[in-house]
Amino acid sequence: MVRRTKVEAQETRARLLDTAESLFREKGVTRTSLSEIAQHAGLTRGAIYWHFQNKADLFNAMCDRATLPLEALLANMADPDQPDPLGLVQRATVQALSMVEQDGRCRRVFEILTLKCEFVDELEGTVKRRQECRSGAREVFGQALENARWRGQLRQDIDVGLAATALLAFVDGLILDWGLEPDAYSLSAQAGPLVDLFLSGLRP
Amino acid sequence: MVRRTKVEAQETRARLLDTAESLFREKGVTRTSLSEIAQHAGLTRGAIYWHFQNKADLFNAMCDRATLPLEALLANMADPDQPDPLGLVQRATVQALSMVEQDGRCRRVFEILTLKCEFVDELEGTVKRRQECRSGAREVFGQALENARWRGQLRQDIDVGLAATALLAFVDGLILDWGLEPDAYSLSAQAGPLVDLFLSGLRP
DNA sequence: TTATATACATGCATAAATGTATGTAAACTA
DNA sequence: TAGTTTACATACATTTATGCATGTATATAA
Repeated sequence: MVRRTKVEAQETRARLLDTAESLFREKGVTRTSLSEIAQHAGLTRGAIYWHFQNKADLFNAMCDRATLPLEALLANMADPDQPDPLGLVQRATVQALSMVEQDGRCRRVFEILTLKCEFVDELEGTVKRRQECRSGAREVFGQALENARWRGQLRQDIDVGLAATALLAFVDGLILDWGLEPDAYSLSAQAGPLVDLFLSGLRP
Repeated sequence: MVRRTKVEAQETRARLLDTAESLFREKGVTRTSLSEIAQHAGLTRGAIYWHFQNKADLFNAMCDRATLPLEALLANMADPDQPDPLGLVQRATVQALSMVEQDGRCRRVFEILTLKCEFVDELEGTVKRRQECRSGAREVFGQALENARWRGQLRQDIDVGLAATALLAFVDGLILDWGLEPDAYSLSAQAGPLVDLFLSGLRP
């Protein structure tokens, strides 16, 4: 009916993103139409097309609001060249895993990315973001493990690159599996023991 | 134009499934129309609707043709009560991982399930199949590890349930990560060292 | 205070996919 | 060999989402 103030417009935008996040998670991205999103947000498609170019743009904006697990991990491992690299790996990994359970937005968006959307060309931005995330995590893991080996925290027979691949797969698998049945156990509670179990296999 | 013999009809059906598999992988399930599938198969939608009820039915049939990695693992671990349980786990896991790379159909269908489709109600059959797969794998891992512990193959301080969760996550993560960048390394070549690295952390 | 840009709502045109009904020629059957 | 069923092809009706064009009332700026 009326034009809103700039602050109200930002609220409208946020409400659209919230609604999209919720509906995408319930019904999948493709099976959720822009009309549905607008309707559930108490608006019309006009509002969506004002704030976003199209559905893909809305989708990417929704993803951009969330910190992905591996991004949090990367942030936590800013400096892999410290005296206790394995401890750093442990803390950073556990914190990233805990975030998956505790940060609702991360959890929902990650669930959408994992189960409720198709990785096609149109979503290029988000796809690239995840790829870079992953390669970044592998690299930082590699550096930390290299440093750990240098400092005698690692068994000498361990191939650092292999261990980095394994560690990343372990983290990815934990996030994936827990996301598939989040009620089976508390990830933030079990993250510590789980990561310790893995890392204990690397120590001398 | 003409009616085919029963054998030809089965070939038609297989060709439709092959084409669907290929197109789903290229463009995602939703963005592939039945017309496209029929056209690429040199047929019309009439053929599809003769052999399948609808798109979901075609999708499920396509999935049914493939052995999923965890299913292969389950088959390999038929009897977890044997003298060398950790060895069994090692061999079964490595073989399942190798299959992911070497069995083209498994690889393609798994890629579709992981990246190119949305897990919504309509695909109930396949969704359930994967869930049962996963819980079955966790259970068999648990039994094998229990047996391993009984036989002194495991460190006594290890929580068997936790280790089973970790092992399953590790396997899932390896499959997922390799699927995301299959050209980074050969999974069948690295599976042995990777699994050994993990299992070495469980041994006394 | 007026003009303009903003923040949407409304309406329409288009396209594309689906489901179904019907057509048809050959394979199979009695 | 005639009738029936099969294995599709063709045609149509319906739905539905999208993109854009346009309308409009108000916030904002000058």
